Amino acid sequence: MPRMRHRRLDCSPGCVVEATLSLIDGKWKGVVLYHLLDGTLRFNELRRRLPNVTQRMLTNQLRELETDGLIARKVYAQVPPKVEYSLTARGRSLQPVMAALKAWGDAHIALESNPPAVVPERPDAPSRLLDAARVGAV
Amino acid sequence: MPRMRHRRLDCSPGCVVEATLSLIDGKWKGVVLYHLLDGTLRFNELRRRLPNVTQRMLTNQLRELETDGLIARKVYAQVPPKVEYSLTARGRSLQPVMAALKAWGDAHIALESNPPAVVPERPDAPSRLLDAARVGAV
DNA sequence: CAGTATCCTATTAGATACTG
DNA sequence: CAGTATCTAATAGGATACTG
Repeated sequence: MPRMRHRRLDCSPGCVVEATLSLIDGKWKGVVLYHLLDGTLRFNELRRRLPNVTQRMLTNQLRELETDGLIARKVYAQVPPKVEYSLTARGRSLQPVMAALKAWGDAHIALESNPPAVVPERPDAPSRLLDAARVGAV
Repeated sequence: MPRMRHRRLDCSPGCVVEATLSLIDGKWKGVVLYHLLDGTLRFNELRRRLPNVTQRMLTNQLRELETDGLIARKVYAQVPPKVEYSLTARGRSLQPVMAALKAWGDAHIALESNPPAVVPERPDAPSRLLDAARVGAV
């Protein structure tokens, strides 16, 4: 596994919490991991699900997640290129953490600005409609 | 409750995860919350438990946590001043999140660099010696 | 004791343009 | 399609000095 890159450690017992956080902070990693919990996604599929992230940022975040051993990057040697991202076992093991974060958010965050009309939540509920509606297809 | 200040939202379902993360990111909040789970602490007690945080940063982080309604700040009108920080109900409700983060870290992070030789952990163990050594008494 | 105030640096993130 | 490269703006974080 490549060089891990978590935050400078403190290190009291709470340090472990910090170190774990450092792997999933950075503005987009949480969402990326969250979406990959649904399954493998290609670069632009991810992009479509994160309408506000720039290409550069998404690439960066993916690279860091990869460095941290949380996601796997599979490149298909073909034209046009195809790159798939998926969780590693280590990445999937974060599922309880993500679940805890999501549960807390659902219970405690008003989501005042953005109406939660979205909430597909079920893994089998295809949110493709959303995507289509938002980007007007590709 | 004062103006909430979480990260700019996205907002897909994973957004809730992001929003929750945004409340506990920022390099020291995790540890602060973690320590406050043990009970109320005064400003300098917290400082002693976070040997690497600057006064300014600790103040900032505490203010943000307060703004987000996660901790309460109680000022005693006396000289010398005394300020106590404790978790609010909302803050305590983060306990499962912290637990999940800690559990993951314990299971997956080597803690390669820093030996956990420190671990005073017990609230009654005075680490005053540390302070004395560092600042040459007050 | 528990902060503020300043100043300064480093890290993050965004926009935009280009490419194998 | 899935990126790089470059440049710049914003933010986070640190050092130091001062204060009610």
